[in-house]
Amino acid sequence: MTYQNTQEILTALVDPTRRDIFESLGPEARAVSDLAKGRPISRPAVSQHLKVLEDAGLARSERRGTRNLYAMRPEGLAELRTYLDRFWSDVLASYAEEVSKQQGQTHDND
Amino acid sequence: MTYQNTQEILTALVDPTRRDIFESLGPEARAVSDLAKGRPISRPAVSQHLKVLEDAGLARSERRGTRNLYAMRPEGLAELRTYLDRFWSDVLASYAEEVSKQQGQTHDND
DNA sequence: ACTTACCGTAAGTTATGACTTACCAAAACA
DNA sequence: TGTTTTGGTAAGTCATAACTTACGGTAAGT
Repeated sequence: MTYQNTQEILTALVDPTRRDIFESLGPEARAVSDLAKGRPISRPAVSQHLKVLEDAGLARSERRGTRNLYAMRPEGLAELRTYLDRFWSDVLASYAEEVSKQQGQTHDND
Repeated sequence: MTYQNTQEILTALVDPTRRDIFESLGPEARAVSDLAKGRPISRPAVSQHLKVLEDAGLARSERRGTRNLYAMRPEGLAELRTYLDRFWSDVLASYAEEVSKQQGQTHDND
């Protein structure tokens, strides 16, 4: 299981329905039917979304009897956060460098 | 222009090709043809990707003659970062509360 | 003026993923 | 035992989005 893949995390979060399900998860595990209740989609659809979330590392499941309980796994967001931070530091530093380099000048390539 | 929408940012970043284009942008603006060079897709495809990135607030463009120059806009990542941070603080705090509530029990994460 | 370079957009194709219903397996309960 | 509850999976439908080629429009070069 290759946990913590940026592509998988983004794919998991980009769908509004699935993101909503993710947001509705908490530290206490909840059953699939419970999570499906009150939603405009079927229980199998919710089940499919939960599988995607789990594969992405954003949720974990524990079976209790016939029930399958899902909980949020916020640590799963770590890699995406790191990905974003890379640009914050990288590019903002690069920006500062560029600005000081370009002071009073215009340059173009070709 | 409704800048800074989480859905748009996620949509913009989830496509690997578009994310790669985003990552190839820097503080110095580059022309579309230049960005398309060396990629396995056509120039119009790159142009379409850049439009999505710009609409999401992740890139900015400036015209110079017939050329359209694109640069990264890292500030555009702010809202997504805030979105993620919400879960870090929210849920981790909630976790701490749960943990202290469940003290004396066995917990097995990771 | 003609030609070239650069780029956005329209239209059409195709792959993918988000749903549905139907089905099956396993555990709880009578 | 039979029945109910719970939930994963298979199969099929449908919408969308990532590409392609074709085209038009504008600025620069000759």
